[in-house]
Amino acid sequence: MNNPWVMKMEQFTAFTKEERTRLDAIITSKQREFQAQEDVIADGAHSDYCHVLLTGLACRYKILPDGERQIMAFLVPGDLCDAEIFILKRMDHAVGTLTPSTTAMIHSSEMKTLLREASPISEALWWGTMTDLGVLRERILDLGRRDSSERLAHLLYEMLVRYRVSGATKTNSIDFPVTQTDLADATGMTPSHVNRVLQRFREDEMIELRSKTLTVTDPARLKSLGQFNPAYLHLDRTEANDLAVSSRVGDLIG
Amino acid sequence: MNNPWVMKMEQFTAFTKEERTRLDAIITSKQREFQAQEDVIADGAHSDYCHVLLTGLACRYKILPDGERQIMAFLVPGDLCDAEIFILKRMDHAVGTLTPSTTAMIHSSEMKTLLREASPISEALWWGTMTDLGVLRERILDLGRRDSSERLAHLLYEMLVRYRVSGATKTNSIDFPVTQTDLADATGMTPSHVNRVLQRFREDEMIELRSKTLTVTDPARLKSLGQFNPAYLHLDRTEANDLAVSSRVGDLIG
DNA sequence: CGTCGTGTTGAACAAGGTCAACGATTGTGG
DNA sequence: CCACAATCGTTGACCTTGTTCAACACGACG
Repeated sequence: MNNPWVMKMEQFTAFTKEERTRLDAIITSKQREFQAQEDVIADGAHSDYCHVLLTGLACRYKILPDGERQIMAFLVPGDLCDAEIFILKRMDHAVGTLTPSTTAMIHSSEMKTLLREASPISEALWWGTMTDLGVLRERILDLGRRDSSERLAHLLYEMLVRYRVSGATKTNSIDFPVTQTDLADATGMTPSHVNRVLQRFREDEMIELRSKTLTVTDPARLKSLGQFNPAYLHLDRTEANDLAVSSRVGDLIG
Repeated sequence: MNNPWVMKMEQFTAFTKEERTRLDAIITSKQREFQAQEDVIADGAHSDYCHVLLTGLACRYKILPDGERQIMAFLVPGDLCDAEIFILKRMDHAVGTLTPSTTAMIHSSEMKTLLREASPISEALWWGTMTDLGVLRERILDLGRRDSSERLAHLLYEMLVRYRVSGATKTNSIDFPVTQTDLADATGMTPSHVNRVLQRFREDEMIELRSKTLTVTDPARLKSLGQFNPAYLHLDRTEANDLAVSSRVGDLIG
């Protein structure tokens, strides 16, 4: 069974067959389909369920009073959309899809049970939350101290690594159907400027980005331009084990 | 007993006398003193203890290859410095003091115990982590979509609110001994520009900031300039109860 | 009384934003 | 299968914000 949630968490810890079966059951029991540009959960909303993204691409975002949008994080298969909702009254931001997507719905009570166990699963859930914090901090570093080229390079490289981790690709190409406006909203730039920087990347033959596919033709240069250091993703087991997917991730983060 | 950790968490949930006693015991058992500009925990380090800031002012930061520093968060009394360390191998950033500070040290095993209970304490710890995520997201909003004045206004107002929550002040003045360089590193600006913006704030009689004390003379205008919306702090109980400190926080976030 | 960290100021400069127009794609209904 | 609309990508000229860099002022502190 293809379970990106398990694949992601297994970058942190190994599961037993029983644990894997249990997690498979959880994500199978109640699923929900979304179209593109639909809210998985709206700003200010509450829900009795947490959502795990299974397929597609989503993002966390906020809309400012003047209508501008800031994308604070991209979500790839295996990511938890709203871990906070089982403890907080309301969302302080929205999660929306960028492409048609599927989520698994996990009831708050089940989340609480999972978290309170002294098990690899609860530790992996904590690890996921801590990794989310790390990704946000890295984005702050981007926005505060890196120029537009470095920012875009970092973001694109990070997406490639995370797609590898989720098992969505094993090559240097990913399905990345975002508009330049989306990239602008994520990097704090204007669409025009994203366009100009992407063109430079293409001229320099670092990437191809067309018809919704991103191909990184020169990963080493993209990584170094973006000053990418994978420490903040805490992919602890990636170097140690010999899974095909992980050793391939290892190529990227080595 | 003055326990800012409890004060902070009680913005989320009420504790029983026993729980309060227990938390008091935890922060009393093992403390550590720091001078100004000292690392509580270094980038890449591991520790068997989590630190709760009890007095002073600290920050999370990263140093870039070119020596530039980005401050990703300020920590006030009651904040957990390194919740991740009991689950992750190494820090992906550093936590350092800005002023002489005191921390309480909590052993990893005790943190795990606290987190696994079905108790108000474990829920409050989760709440604290979720609030940290919210603060980071708000910082991303700042850096990505607000100009320098809005950013600084937002940051200063947030600090005032958080000092109120921690019980460190009940007025519109806070002890805020940061340099303009610190503010620049936190807001992604240059020190010169921070200086110019602060001068404008002073001319407009919104704030006074001298000899290490910040006084907000026009909270309403600072709040509106920074587009401050307190939802992301999840101060759920602030409106509902009648504690002096909380009703005063209520003035700020209403 | 000198020194060091910090705050302040100015002028030249660059990165990126703004705005408006135009091209290219994609998707849709007839 | 084509015509059309809508969305997205591309381009250029101009402009604003904030940076750079250097000089100087101020105050705390030995």
